[in-house]
Amino acid sequence: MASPAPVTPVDNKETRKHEQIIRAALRVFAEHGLHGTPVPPIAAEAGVGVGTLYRYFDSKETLINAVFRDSKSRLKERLLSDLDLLHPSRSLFDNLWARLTAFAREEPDAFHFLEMQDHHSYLDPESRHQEQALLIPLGMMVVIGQRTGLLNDIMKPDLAIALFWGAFVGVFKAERLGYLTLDDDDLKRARDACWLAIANHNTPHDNNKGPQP
Amino acid sequence: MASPAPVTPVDNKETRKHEQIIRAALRVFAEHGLHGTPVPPIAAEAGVGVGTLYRYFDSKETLINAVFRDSKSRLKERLLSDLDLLHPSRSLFDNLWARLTAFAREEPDAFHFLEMQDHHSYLDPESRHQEQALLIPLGMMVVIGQRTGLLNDIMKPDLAIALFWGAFVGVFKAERLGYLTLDDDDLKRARDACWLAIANHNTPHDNNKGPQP
DNA sequence: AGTTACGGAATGAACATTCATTCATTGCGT
DNA sequence: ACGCAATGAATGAATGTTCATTCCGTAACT
Repeated sequence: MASPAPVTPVDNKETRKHEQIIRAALRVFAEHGLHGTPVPPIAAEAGVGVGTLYRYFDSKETLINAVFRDSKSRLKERLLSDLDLLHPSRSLFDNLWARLTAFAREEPDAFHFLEMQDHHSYLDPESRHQEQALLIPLGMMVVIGQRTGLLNDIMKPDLAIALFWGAFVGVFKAERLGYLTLDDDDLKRARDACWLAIANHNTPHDNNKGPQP
Repeated sequence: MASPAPVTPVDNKETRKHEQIIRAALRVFAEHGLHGTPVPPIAAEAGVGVGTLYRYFDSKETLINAVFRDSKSRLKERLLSDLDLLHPSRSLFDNLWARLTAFAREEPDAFHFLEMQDHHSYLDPESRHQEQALLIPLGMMVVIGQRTGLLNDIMKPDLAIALFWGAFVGVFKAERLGYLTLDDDDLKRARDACWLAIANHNTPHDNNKGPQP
């Protein structure tokens, strides 16, 4: 083999165009919905011809799955990388909230796309597997948090996650639809309210309560 | 005018077919999404011909707005009728939660349809007005609750509503997608957790805490 | 008989996908 | 070094399909 084999991040022209189309598709999907966006506008947004798009993706459905996996893996990466989920604490919760907020703020299209409902009929098994890859670590964290007395263990872990995630999504959805504007303080207050919903209040425990302002 | 003028609930054959089509459309929309459902299947579900459907609704968009208004008004009716929002209390909150739960359980299609994102581009001013008709009373209730010391007043009312509503929707969405099964106890626990998120914890107040089991 | 409601085939527009062609790059014989 | 096939990427007009909407023959009612 004459060429030095690049292991993971192949960066030839093909790969770049592949990603370029995925990014463009994400923008258009986020704006007009899945059924709502024809393929040609995606190609136009990506700056390529329609035929070219079909060179890289077998079908619209394939493209949708690619966009989903791309967004979901970026969310997972930003949420979980370098994070010790096995030792839950209030500061870990704050950290997760901050990361989630950063994702929603810096990649609003991806955040919105992932919360759309209409892709669930398109998703293939691999994409569904990616859902689990994010949910399972979070579930483990909640289980440990409940065992250590940090979190209220009266709710089953999946319920606590659904509650918390739903609240977060609800807040940002309200902002996107114009019912609300959110500054940093609002987000902190929402975070603290969510913590109240899932934390354990029965017995005192030795976790720090975060720095005083 | 020879006919006895019926004031509100006109119940001739026309009105019944009108509602029949709306109900059918709701079922199909809830299953396949707005862009995702062609008009003919709606007519088939309603047991009428396509031409008949267009006799009653000018266009698919008109039909969507009719379905939206119908569902929204039923939600509003079930949530708010005979309820004294001006005197918030823990039991009022529980009452609201129970009504919301009943709606989600008994009219899952309507609940799901109203939470879909893709109708927002279709909605006409009248439909948008209906959104307000539900949100404004809830907002007032929160304002009063904050003034009386029942609710935490650190969050702006709209934020508290978005948080609470998002959590509720998130829980039922998780159930619909199969991530979760909810029994009555789960729902009570979720309700109590939501209450913790928005209630005032600083000073004791004289509201009852509900009956002990 | 006349009027109105109904249904579903017919219509034309919009769509996802294909394909014949153009264009750029590469490899090779000289 | 140069020209010239050959390869493969890129394109957007063309294709067949699906959709929203219309229209007209038939049935029901008055």
